[in-house]
Amino acid sequence: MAEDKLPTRAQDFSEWYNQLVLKAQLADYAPVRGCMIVRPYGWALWENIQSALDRRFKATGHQNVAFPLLIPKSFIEKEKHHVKGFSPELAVVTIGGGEELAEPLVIRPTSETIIGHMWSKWIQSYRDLPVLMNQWNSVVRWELRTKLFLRTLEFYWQEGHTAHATREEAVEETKQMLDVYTDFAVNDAAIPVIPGAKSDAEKFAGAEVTYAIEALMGDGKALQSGTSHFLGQNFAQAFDVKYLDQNGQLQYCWTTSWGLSTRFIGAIIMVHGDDQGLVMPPKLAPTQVVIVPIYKTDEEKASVLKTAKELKAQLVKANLRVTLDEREGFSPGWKFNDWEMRGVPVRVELGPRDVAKQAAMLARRDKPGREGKFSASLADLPATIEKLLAEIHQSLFDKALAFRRANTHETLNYDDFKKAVETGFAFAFWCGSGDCEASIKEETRATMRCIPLDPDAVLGHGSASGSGACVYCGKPAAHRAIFGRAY
RNA sequence: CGGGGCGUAGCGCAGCCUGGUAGCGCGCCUGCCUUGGGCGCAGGAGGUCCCGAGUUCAAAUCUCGGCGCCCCGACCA
Repeated sequence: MAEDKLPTRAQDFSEWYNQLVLKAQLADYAPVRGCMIVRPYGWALWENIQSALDRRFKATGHQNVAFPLLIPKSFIEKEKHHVKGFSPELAVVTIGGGEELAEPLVIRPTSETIIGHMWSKWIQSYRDLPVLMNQWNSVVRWELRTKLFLRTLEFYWQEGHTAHATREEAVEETKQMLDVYTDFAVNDAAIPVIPGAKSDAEKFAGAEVTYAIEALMGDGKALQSGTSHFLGQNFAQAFDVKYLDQNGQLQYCWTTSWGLSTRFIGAIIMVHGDDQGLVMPPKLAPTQVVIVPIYKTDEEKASVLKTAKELKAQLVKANLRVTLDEREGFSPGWKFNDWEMRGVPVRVELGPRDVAKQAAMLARRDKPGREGKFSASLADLPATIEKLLAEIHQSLFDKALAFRRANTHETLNYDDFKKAVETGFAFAFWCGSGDCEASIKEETRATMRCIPLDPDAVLGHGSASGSGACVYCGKPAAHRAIFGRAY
């Protein structure tokens, strides 16, 4: 239920976020520290994210699979970077059926190892390749500091895993899936992202190259919203994943993995949300249209509800996700606020006056108050609403992109850089050295978010120059990189 | 793991210092009234005061021990 008002984002962004997640009933705290219960409204959003991604995965030839939750501990230890990266955050099972286990099992933090193990059995010939798999599951990483959706001990995600005959093909796959994530973020979630490569310090434990989509949240902090890894032959060698090529030569496979998690829900909240609450991107919104009936007398109620039900049927037929709010005992005004807090893109207000003239009042969530309200005739409401949803999607994206650009500064010296990361992204030349990166992190709390694949798209206009000096050490720069404080 | 805060009705909190009938707001239930931007009135239900031990005639309150959660920091493909 909606009760008191939220703190504003300006007052306390973190508290705004926490309260919103609880009040909008997206999720709740579990009895175990750091764990999250995803409630129906949050899960419905996740299901829409899943289907938007899943159809893209299928369209690019991937098949879904299910690998087990428990992995022999020794598997994790086979790839040296992987074990180093993950061992501090593993949950380990040492007792089963009341007996101490001969070999401890870990709860998967990700499935590269067990998949590699099985691939070594399944893959023998170049004819078996490529292998293109994905699984929807949850994983566990024992994080110290948690926050609903953004970082929890257990989280839901998809992990794609592929094996290829050549380096080129695997690199191609890695980039293709990064494109899939970008396309999803932009076209379904209305979130502008910067696709780019991670530094060695920030990449996945065991990857040769990690790519990510980075988004800027409403408080100026960065959120890595999806990742795609080129794993080289690291896991293939560790798990002996080999195939016989056309020339009868035994070769190691080249593998990739890529994932996007319920963390993305955090991005949706923090990119689009406002002081009234959530703002759902229309294509992912669990409810796209809410109908709020208004009446005083029983006769009015009967006639309004009859029309409302017909209207709902009409909208459902047009493939819209519709909720008719028939709850008794709540005033229309209360319902308006409630659905606004939950971020429903379009509200239809239907009262006796509207029924009389075969019309309804429409209100769009992205334009608060009178400005976003107008009357539309019932006859062509499905078409009107479909058009409106498309407009809302576009305006959410435009607004988010404008915000990101306004808070992304091309910085040529360290003073400007320090100022820029206070409020958003700094776009700066970087020599590529891990020492500079570490010093920057130490001094500014900002990390290297990514080296954009398309640097010119970052600012949306031509930038100062194509080459320059490292913003920290002044040596000739190898890269132009995005820095920011991150979640 | 360091620093801070907190644990009392479903939620948010007061009471604790100075021991003596467990309270307020919201929510919930019933009825009436209202409903086009978070209505109102009346009545009602709901408590192992985080757990354990101690002091005391008497503990939510004092003492000791434990557990848990939140925030900040460290840490975090």
